[in-house]
Amino acid sequence: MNNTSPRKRGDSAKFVYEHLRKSIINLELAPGELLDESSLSARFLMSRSPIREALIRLSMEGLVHTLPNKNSVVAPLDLESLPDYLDAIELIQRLITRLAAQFRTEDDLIEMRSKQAEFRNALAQADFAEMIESNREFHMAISKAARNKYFDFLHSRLLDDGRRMLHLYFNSFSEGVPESVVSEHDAIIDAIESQNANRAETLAKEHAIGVAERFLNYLNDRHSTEFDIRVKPRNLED
Amino acid sequence: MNNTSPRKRGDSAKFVYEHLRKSIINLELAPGELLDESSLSARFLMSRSPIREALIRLSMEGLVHTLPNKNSVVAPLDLESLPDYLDAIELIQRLITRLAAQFRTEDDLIEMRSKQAEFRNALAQADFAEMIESNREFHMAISKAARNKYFDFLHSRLLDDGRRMLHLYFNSFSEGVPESVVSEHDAIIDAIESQNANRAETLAKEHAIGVAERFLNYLNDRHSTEFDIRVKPRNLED
DNA sequence: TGTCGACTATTTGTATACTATAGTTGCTTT
DNA sequence: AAAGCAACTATAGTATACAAATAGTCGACA
Repeated sequence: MNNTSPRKRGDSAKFVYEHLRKSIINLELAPGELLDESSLSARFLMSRSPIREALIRLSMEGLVHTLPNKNSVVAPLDLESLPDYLDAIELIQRLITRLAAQFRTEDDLIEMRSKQAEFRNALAQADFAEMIESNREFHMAISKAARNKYFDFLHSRLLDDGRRMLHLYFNSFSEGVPESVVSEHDAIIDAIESQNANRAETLAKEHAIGVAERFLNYLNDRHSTEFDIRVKPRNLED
Repeated sequence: MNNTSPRKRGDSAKFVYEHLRKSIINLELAPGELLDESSLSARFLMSRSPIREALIRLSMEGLVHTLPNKNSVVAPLDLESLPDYLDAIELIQRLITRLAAQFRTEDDLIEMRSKQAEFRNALAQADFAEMIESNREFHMAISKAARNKYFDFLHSRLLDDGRRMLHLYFNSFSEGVPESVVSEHDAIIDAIESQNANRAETLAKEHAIGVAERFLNYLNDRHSTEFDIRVKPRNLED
């Protein structure tokens, strides 16, 4: 992990930031795990300054929590706000998919299909890490096509926030991922291509709800009595 | 500005961060203004470390831009993304107002009316700074009543992002603020109180559009030929 | 006179040194 | 023996010292 030797000035902090960020998002660093500056400094073979900068940036993204005068910890998975999360991502995906259908260019479509191909490929090989990565990129491609930087920002943040839960989710189908996941993506692309905004939005909504339901079922199966899964009524008309 | 003498350890960086943040948002620091660590260090009577931490945090919020190996600058007003911004804030306010109508408690209503009273008061005294502050708190009170931390997060960020433009906007009515601004707020509160979600949403939409239009008119009046105000068609049905 | 280049100075990026705080351990006292 | 206090330890917050890179200036040469 310490084959770094950061040649260029200005890369140290960035390197640590990106490395830690990836590790946290991919659950390589467990939620709640302690991150103290001194040992990170030793692990990355650099002084505390760039480490500190990385931790500050991560804390601004909510990926690490920092106790005053104490060490930082990897942000715990916040199951309490799961209902909020599912509502938010459903709405934003519905929205950007509709907008994408209105504003998409040919290049946007090429990008979506490319990411979807990667996703399908990863699925065929049961490569979960790559599935998660290409799934994210597929959804971000839609977001890019929607051409609103604020919606894109929230979407990106939601995808990252939920990514650790998605790890659990994908791992839950260790014996075969439902074909519906990939076919739903295809249908969304088609609707966007044909610029059918209503259909695109409906499909995005159904996709989001489907993922959420499968995830909740997974939680129910494993921890059925451990917490209360409150699903608020879906909002913004019907 | 340097009456600081931060007694408690751990407060230096926080103090600088909050101070700069406030100054930037209130346009006391001009967009594009240079922020170099050394002079800030001198101004705040502390070393570069806490200054640097504050700048990093601000840059993660998009309030300062930082050029590699060069000094930082206060983020310029991004007029190019104004259409995106107006779309985003209209949608999010429409959304949270609807949700607030569904989920508001009595305490939420008390809070809204309180902030609205402050707003009305500030308006009567033509205290622009206080108008902007209480206007923000009024809208955040709605957001809190909507009970979704992700929507609340985006809303909060949008309000801060747009706050510098709002300064220009409010200053533009130096001779009398339209009564509609305050009466629209009242109508929204009433709709939320009566839990009429559709009406609340409609009023929120009209309010957002009204503010946007008045702001665009203000821009047109003052800089009519200086730049192209592209307003994309409003999205998400009708 | 204009352009290229080296030198200098300013400023950030990184390293290290110092300090205060909180948690811990062990001793003392009742 | 238990509880409380004190010294000790470890770690984050802050200050300072050093290195590298960029920008600006000055001068030489075409």
